[in-house]
Amino acid sequence: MQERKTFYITTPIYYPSDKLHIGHTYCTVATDVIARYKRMCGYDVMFLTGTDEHGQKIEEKAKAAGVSPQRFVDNIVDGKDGIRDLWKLMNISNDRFIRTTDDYHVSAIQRIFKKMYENGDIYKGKYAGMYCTPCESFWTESQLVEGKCPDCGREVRYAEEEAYFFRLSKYANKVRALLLTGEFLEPASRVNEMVKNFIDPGLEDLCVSRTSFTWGVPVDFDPGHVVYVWIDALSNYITALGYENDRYGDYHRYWPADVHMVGKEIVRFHSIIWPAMLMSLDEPVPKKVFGHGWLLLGGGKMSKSKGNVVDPVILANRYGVDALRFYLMREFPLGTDGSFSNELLISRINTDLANDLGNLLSRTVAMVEKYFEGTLIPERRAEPMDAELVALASALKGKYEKQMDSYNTQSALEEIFRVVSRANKYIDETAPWVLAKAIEDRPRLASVLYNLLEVLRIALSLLVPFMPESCDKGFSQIGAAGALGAWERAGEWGALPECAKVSKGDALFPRIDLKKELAELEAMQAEKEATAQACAATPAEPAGEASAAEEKPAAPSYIGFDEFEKVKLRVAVVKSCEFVPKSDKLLKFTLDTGEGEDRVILSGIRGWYPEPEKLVGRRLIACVNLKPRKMCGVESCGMLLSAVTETDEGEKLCLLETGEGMPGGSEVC
RNA sequence: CGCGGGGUAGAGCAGUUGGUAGCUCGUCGGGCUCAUAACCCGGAGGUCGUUGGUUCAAGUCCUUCCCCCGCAACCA
Repeated sequence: MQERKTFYITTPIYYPSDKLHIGHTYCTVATDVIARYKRMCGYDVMFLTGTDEHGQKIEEKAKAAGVSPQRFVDNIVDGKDGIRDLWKLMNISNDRFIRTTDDYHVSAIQRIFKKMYENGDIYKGKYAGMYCTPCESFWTESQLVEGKCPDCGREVRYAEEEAYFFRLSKYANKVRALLLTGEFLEPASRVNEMVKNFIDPGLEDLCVSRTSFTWGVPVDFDPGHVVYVWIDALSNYITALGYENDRYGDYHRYWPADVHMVGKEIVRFHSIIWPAMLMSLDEPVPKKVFGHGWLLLGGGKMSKSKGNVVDPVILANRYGVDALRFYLMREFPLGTDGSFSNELLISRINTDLANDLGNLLSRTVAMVEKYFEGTLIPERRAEPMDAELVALASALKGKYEKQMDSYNTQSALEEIFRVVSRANKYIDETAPWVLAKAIEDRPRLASVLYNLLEVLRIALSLLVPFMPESCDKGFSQIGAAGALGAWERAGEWGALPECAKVSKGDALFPRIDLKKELAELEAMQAEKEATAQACAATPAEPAGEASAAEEKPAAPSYIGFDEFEKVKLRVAVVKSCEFVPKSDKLLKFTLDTGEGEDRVILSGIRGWYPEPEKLVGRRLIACVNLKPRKMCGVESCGMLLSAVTETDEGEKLCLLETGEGMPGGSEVC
């Protein structure tokens, strides 16, 4: 037992400020698939996931929701339809779940912080900048609006604040060397990105404490400071094994981690900051960081404001957890971005799972029942045409392992389905329904059906990490429940008994009506977008967006005349218009709005007006009492009105304007 | 010249060390009837973004330019 090789794999710990979406699910499912695969291979696997629960954003959200931060995160993590429920639903086989608010983690972080302080890698320094006292915020020069606080518009003053810093710079060369080994960070394309973007320009020491909020691990030797996210969150990978705490005791068994699965947006933290921290603690660095890509939606990032966040719960309930897991792993390579779409999801389920695999199982089992009353006879007659199928299936496990060992789930599945497909063809070639007609062909018929059952057994064995439940159902249909469905026998042809016994069950993956489903999903989506827009349009409290949206079905809402009157619209004559340097979207308008002084308004419409000088003299409509805001270092005082619509070629936009003769400053009402 | 990724059949993608350009869906035609109107075979469809080069041989290596998409301040 003690000689079993260990395998430690982790997901990131997710930030529970909102419900998780399909992107988080993607990462966690991928990690789960690898973990299950490694367990099958005989490894002693430790699979960790969890939540990163501290920080200002959670503190604010909790305040807005009127609950304590702890209560707030408890609800998102442990509450109904919370994160634990989501992972349970998705059949995630994590061995541990860490929350950064767990007391053992908190005290371990304090010890880690102190350790790094005592060895000189954390030092007390000064964080300097312009400070707004009422807002308790530091701002950089470029963030200031006319030298004043961008939030409240009040005066700011130069201030210094004590903060702790980590000597990240000290480890720059060691981290660079680590990255360049080529083994540490995958896919390899990310290595260059890290080295060129962050290490080559020079690593600065990292600010690792805050005094601007309190929802965090307190620095125990300096009240008022809390540990900032880096040390708190990244250390979870070792505290969850018992590092600097006695809740667990298998740090030496599992560390260093075999792989941290992370999204590409946090590769930087995991491949630069985290190894540097470990070097400082004089602990080994993880063997690998794997940065997976994103699921894109309609070519763009998913975003809550667009209301286009895909909800994994809806999809899993509608099409089955296994089908969703399968799709996520089959459709795109792990390392690159992929486009998510409902249409792809459904057609992938239909073609691979229903038509190819499910149907192969169904027709094979049906024939064994029909021609042999469910139990094969021992007589056999092999023929040369069997050889190709048998060879493919026998070699499958090896090809599959090769892909899985390099985290290439897409290709691993492709290999399996190549064999499944070959089996369907084999049925055509052998035409069992013809063999069934002649009594002397019964041994041949038994051979054919046995071969098909064996292919199914092998394919299902290899699919277990992806679709654990469906494979179990499949095994029982082909009479391979228990040890016969075991991984060890997946590389072995002929494991099923001669007189294999089947029992037909329900269709493993029912076919989905694509058109009907798409229509229904679109209707649901449209509803969501409507509520998202309603939310965005109401500049109300940021509190509980999600729940508020659900409670308020898009009722027609009126505003009073007094409210309308608050918006001051005026004719604005364009005196000049130019590009804003360093921005590919903004145009800078200098306008006459009848106030004697020129008014400057920025507008992100360069895409539609590539020749700004042609706009000079036009009489546009501007809102002149919008709160000024600085963009790209230029202050914008107001907003120009445009008409916008979606077309097949993308968004179409046109500035509003009046006819000749209306002077700048004319009221618009 | 901020950094990086990418442009391959109507759509979505694969093409590892240079050696006949492939897969899935769609489309057109055919076959089969065991099966979840599923399965099997065949056809059509690509100057592999562009320019020049290295080579017996380039989607693959070097070079010019164009376009898309991310990343830090930018859609009021």
